[in-house]
Amino acid sequence: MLNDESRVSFHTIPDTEGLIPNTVDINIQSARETTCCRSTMESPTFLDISNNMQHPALHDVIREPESDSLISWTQKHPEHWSQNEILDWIYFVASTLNVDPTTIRGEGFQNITGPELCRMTVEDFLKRDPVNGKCFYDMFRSLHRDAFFSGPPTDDYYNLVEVKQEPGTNMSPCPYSSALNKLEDENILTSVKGSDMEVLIDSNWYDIDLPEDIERVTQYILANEADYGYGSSDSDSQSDHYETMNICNRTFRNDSVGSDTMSDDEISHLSSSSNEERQQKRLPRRTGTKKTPKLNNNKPKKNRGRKPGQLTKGNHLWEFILELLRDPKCNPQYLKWEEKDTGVFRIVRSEIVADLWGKKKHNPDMTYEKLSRAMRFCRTAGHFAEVPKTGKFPKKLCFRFGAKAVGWKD
DNA sequence: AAGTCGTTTCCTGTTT
DNA sequence: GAAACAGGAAACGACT
Repeated sequence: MLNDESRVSFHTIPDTEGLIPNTVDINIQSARETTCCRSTMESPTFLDISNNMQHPALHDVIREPESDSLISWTQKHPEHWSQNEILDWIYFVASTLNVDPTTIRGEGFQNITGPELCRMTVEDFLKRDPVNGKCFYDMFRSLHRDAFFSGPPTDDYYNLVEVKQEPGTNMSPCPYSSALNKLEDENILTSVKGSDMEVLIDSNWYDIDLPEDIERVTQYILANEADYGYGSSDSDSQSDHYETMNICNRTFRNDSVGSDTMSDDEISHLSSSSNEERQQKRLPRRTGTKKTPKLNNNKPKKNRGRKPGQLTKGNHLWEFILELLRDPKCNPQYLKWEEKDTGVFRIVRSEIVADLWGKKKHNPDMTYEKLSRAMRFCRTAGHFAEVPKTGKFPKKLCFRFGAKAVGWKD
């Protein structure tokens, strides 16, 4: 079970050197943060620097939500940095410390791999950049020594805190108060909005409609905690998790399909069913494809399509993009108008926009690749349109609102 | 209950 | 070589 402190777990990938933390995920859901409405959490960064950091400037900048810290090197252990990420880091440090850009010998760091960087001595740094090498070395050692991985950015990381309780909504008395206390005791993060309650399991929110079901939910979650993959980003355990939570939703939701409720026996049968059985249920129904796509049979696919809680109504992609364009916190930082009159806009930080879309849809697996696919579908549907190929606009990351999109001219 | 919509996921191939 | 683009195919929840 999660303890009262933030729990951080490292995942490892096979490495010739041993076990090097590669990606991380978190469970920073402590009872302290559990309230009747989902409160703002402290902004965890992908890399956190401890208090004894020698260079407060970097400490501040990495913690600063509006900074450029959200670049890919922050998401990996330096052992796994690519050559570009090493350069990103070099220039990031340089700008952080106001190093005179003309003195930086970036080319000296061009062909280094992550493992090489980790092994480099101060002399190696100085050889590659006689002026700033020592400074880079110190910064890197501090980072290497003092950083620990925590979680992906929360809503308020982007300054876009989504408070689930509507302003003015009476937060108390809470209809679920005793159940909430119990969930708090178990460190399960909860949210209540009006008469709806959700629980956060492994970074996904799941609806619970009946207060009296909470006892069962709690017991079920605790009994199956291992299956939920707490502290694990393993895709198989995640898909197991989704499947289990689908069962949860069917079991505990008080929706119109009352007969869709499963008995305790069914639950215990399903939760104890073998991996093969569960995997079989997930097999894609790919039939009659024109092409014969190369399927990696070793990697079971996640269930495709939307997951529970990913509502469509009022949640359309083009509307969301428009919202971001209207939001000065996002425009021009993450995306901006190229030519407002014709509806042409450009995505500046694709990974952040994808992340924000993922948050909106309660889908932590969202990527720019998927977002852009959805945008291409929107283009087919008429919500977006082709960007004029006049050479006026960049060829990449540029989109345009289409005939079916309304309100963007306002 | 079936059909449709709006994605999401995965994929291959192409362009920048 | 990486990132972005393009689009086929299948899947799936929400909605009608």
